Amino acid sequence: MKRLDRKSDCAINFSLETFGDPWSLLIVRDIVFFGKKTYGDFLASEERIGTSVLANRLMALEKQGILSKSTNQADKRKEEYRLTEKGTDLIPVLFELMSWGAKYDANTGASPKVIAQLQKNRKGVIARAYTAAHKGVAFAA
Amino acid sequence: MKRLDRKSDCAINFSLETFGDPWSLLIVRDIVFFGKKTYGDFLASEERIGTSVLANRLMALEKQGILSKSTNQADKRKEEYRLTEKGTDLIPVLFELMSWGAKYDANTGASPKVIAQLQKNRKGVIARAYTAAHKGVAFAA
DNA sequence: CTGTATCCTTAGGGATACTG
DNA sequence: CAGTATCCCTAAGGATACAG
Repeated sequence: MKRLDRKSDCAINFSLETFGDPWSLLIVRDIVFFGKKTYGDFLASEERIGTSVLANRLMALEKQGILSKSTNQADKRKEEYRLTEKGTDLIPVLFELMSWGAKYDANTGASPKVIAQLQKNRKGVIARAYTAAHKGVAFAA
Repeated sequence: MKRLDRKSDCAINFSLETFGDPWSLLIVRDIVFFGKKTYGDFLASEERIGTSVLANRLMALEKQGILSKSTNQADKRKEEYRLTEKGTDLIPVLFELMSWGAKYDANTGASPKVIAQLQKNRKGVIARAYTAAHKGVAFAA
């Protein structure tokens, strides 16, 4: 095995091993697209993540420097998770996953026209998502 | 649960459930970047995928319409896997994974300058990767 | 060369109850 | 509200042998 117990030193493999599990990117999505911040927010997502899995993923993402955690000053009971720069740099990845999914998932029912428009506006969409994530608000594509 | 036993109808989740396992994108990478085509090619990859896992992933990717399989006419013993359009449309995803990995994986040792250059040339790089994949040859970024 | 067939092991994840 | 703590369980993956 390679150093650090990784399968290989390929950059793509590194990314997959860092956030390529079934849940991490859904949490990042929740932050970027829906402006979610708290444990309870994530728990309420459509995919119904379990409490232990969520705690585990949040911890891992924080340890990897993708999320940062802080206490809400207005309500000290609330812990808030935000994306670091390393985290917001996942936005282009999310965009491509969304784009591919929209094109090939029959269930979404996105029209070819909408998909083409999405891809055409790629730069602008990503830029606005970055801005929204930075402000900590939801971004509706 | 939602229809088709999916966690949700989100396009991002669809993508993750389709090719978001630890191996599928590495196989696609092997085809795009290294021009690999055969079972033996994939088996010889740095990450050392197991025989049964490989067979399983190839079958799944074929069933999903991401890969197509055909017999080499010159050597009938050889089975060749190629990317369909649905498969080559994963190239932008691969690009972003590579880009993020190059930026944050200390092991790759890519310089900020190289990374910036990569991102600046995004469109061209992706276009050339598409062309290479279409011809069935390796593409060195 | 291109896979199947087994066997075994383990990490990941559901469910649920509970705590500061 | 924001997690821990368990228990269970199964799909996914390593290893190895074998077959067409």
